[in-house]
Amino acid sequence: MTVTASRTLTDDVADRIVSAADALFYTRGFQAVGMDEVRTAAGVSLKKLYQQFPSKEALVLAVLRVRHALWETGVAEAVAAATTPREKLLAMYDYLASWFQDDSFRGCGFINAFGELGSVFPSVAELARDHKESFQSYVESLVTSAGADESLAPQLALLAEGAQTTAAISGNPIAATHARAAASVLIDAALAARS
Amino acid sequence: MTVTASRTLTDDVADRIVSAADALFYTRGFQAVGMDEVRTAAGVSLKKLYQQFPSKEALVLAVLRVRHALWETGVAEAVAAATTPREKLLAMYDYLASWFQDDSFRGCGFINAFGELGSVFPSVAELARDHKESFQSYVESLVTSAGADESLAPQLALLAEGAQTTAAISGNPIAATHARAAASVLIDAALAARS
DNA sequence: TGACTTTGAGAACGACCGTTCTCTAGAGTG
DNA sequence: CACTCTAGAGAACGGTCGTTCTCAAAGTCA
Repeated sequence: MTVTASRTLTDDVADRIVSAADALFYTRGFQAVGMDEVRTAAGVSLKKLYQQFPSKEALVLAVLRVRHALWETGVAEAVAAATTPREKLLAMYDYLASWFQDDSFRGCGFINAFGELGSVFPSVAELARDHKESFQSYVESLVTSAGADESLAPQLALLAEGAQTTAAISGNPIAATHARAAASVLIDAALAARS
Repeated sequence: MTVTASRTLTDDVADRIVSAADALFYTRGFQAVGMDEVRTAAGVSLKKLYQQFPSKEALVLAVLRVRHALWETGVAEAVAAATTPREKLLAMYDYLASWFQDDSFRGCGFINAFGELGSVFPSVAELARDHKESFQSYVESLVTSAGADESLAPQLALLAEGAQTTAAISGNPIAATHARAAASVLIDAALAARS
């Protein structure tokens, strides 16, 4: 309860651990990073680490949950900055473009987690599924707001998924531009086709 | 040089190792499978395994190379079965659809390998890049054969990539259908736009 | 102060991994 | 029959991992 002890940061200990772990896991993969390295990067004792997250699996899940929240707010902000429903749909790809520019970009953390841990930890596979489903329904809401048939939604989501893996593997952020161009054509076609 | 010794199969030892390793790696991930398990599944001695592949990295690369070859011939066969240039482009997604039906489908092996090992083994990242680039140029050749602008190619490739990850994580092969429908719209738009 | 609790640093543990080594049995050769 | 060479089975090795334990220092409260 002393005030001096927690003066340095408003960060909770768990937050510091999660953000350190996220940076390591995302950059190098999950199994390539040990708990000891997470402890060092977060600057906490091993005991504290394990009392916040009882296992590595729990830590991975916490990291993914934070990543999901950051993704959701990032996309929502980019969409909110756009004006027309059509531009709101395209804003997703602009957000992707700015993400791909980041030097540390290495693909979608959920796709990576699913590939590496999905069959070892069903909880990870489930979280990845939830993340993608949540994105799908968000796109669906934008599509219906735009007045287009909802069959457009999975198509636009597919472009976003493909852009992420393509940009990661090729190292070229232009995939976002291609996705945006394709989305623009699909949206126009869907809007032209409505009754 | 005796005939009796190799009567059981025409398989070379290396082939047996690679196909056993591929099944294990693809299903469970690379780091989750040890060399000892590969040896048991392939039915060879540890010595023979290491004299065929001097390290796990070499085995992983061999597995990925075979996967690349199988993918290329699979796509090429599906495309060859189609008649018109437009149908040849759409045949890619039919091939994806049949792949997604496979119970063991768990996404693109190269995307998974890139996520798990890409930053630990640059050779894996390079192979994944080569694989995707090769697919891109194949799509490009189909697009130009169809007489469409070559800017269509990366868009169609994006749909294929997105379908693979979406189908893997959701466990639902319908992503191939969505990708095909989107591709159909994009192709029609591109063909209508040519001079 | 003194008993009790909490904490941090890191040693320790058991399991497993990639890789190498040992040892033995069998085949080929003179 | 003796001698060499190969190859298979698996023990062994050094390292690392996730997790737990030890122990001493620091804090808490009567």
